[in-house]
Amino acid sequence: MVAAGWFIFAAMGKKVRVRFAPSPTGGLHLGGVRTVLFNYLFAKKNKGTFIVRIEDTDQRRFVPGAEAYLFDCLRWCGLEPDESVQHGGSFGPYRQSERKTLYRQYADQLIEKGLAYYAFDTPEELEKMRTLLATPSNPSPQYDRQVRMQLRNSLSLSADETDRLLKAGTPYVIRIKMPEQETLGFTDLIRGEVRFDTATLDDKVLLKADGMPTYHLAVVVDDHHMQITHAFRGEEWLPSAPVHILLWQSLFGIENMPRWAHLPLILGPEGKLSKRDGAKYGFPVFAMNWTDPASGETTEGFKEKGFLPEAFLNLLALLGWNDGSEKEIFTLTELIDSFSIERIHSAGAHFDYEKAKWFNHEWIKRSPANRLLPYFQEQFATLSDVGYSEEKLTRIIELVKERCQLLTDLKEQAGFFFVDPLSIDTAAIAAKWSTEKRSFFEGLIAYYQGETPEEAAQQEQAFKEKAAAFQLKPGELLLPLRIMLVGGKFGPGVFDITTVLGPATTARRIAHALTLLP
RNA sequence: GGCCCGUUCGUCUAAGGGCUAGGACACCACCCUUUCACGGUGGUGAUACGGGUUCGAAUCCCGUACGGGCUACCA
Repeated sequence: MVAAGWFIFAAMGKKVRVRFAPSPTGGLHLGGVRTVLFNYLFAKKNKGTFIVRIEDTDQRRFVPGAEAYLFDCLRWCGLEPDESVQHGGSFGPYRQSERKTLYRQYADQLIEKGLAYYAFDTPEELEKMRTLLATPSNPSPQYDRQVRMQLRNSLSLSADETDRLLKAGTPYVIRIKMPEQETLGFTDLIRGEVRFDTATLDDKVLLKADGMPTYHLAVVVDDHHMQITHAFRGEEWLPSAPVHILLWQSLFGIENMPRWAHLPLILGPEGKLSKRDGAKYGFPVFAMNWTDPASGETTEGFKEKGFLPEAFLNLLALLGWNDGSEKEIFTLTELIDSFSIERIHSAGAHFDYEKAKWFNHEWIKRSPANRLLPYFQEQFATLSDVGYSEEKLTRIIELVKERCQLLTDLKEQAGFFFVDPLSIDTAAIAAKWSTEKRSFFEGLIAYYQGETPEEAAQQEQAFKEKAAAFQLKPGELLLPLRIMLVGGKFGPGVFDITTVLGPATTARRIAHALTLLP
């Protein structure tokens, strides 16, 4: 049935074209990346085109660097657009601010058709109207059919007066004239039939006083011009769908409207997940670190927190979608293979950071050492003078990766391979310390100062024999040795550690620890 | 307030009329391991409520409750 749906689109000969349309005003949110992912998966699955269009029609919200940052995030995720400001394409410009003149003509067309009108009300007048009309039972009055005739617009004013105001250069906006009573509906790819009654809707601004379109006009015009076939957007857009339906009807024909899919929201502990939630509960919300150029404040990203992009995409995909099986770990290719819109859940999903870390942990465990090597070298960049060979680094990675949920855990899990432990948990050793044990370890130092075999198994054998000679159980010596070498109760097998460290370092660390013990 | 969307373990979810309601994260216990982690076994834990429809409802319909979103010359 699913396949049949796609087959119909294919049969229609319409090449799938989808778009991600962010407004470059700051960090790229988790939910934003998921929207990108679903766009991308759908496009790739259908051999379609994935477009990124910059929705920068609000000049007051322009944030320097936000656009470049956005593309950096996509690059890190491995979700490269086919067409965009950075990737080119024949449907540009891909920045709405550069398409300004295009929108104007459609706004004019709408006025001619009677679906829109000029409104001269100043922001102050609107403010006044809202406070004046606000009542407990109607806390947010709308600019709608109820009040539009009492405000200053080309509907309430005479044609002459309107002309006069226009010629005088009076600032104005163009608003949609919401029909009196009409039922508007469409079939959402995720939630099915959705209906609205225009009587309850307001006259949204389509063209702002500065000549820029609002989202409503721009999205319709651009989706048409860029021949978008399927539009994925957050559920928060559902209430404005009727505005867009009206514009499609009037401008380009409802039959040409893209198929819409309103994605469920990603929720934090208190509603729609926000940057604040991240700060409050200690998890990242943005894909990559974002520094607000105005305040200088940096918000941590998943990348810097230590997430593998593969894991990031994987966990995002499984937030509101699954393939129907119990499979949870997916590569991008596998996601493309098994993705389908109808398996997207319609309910909002709470983001669970614990599960997010589990995904990352799984990916780290499954990643071959050479995949992890660059991150490893990054973590230990300042300690590179230790001069380990790549082979040895690979060995270390294999020893510690299952202990790392985040890439940043590498530092504490493997740090002791590079530098002597800063502190040693001598208390844990001292509890069961004895002069016999001291003698044993003195002997062990001598062993490591001599001709030590490189094999872990041989070292362990020697260790046990020596313990027997001292009439000590290997068990009660192993933990102290570990602590002497790494500082605490953690890390890979003891003799895996000694073989990586080498006899000299091993002997030195034991000797140093002995100076701290009675 | 109005409009729209939603509601299965704490969280992500499976089960699209017939079940002991399955899995994963987290949590707990045990095993493995003389560290930590990995791994293994088991456990606690859910169909919001009320009506229908039906031989039979988590599944279909209605209502209620609850949650979320929107209600800007922001997207």
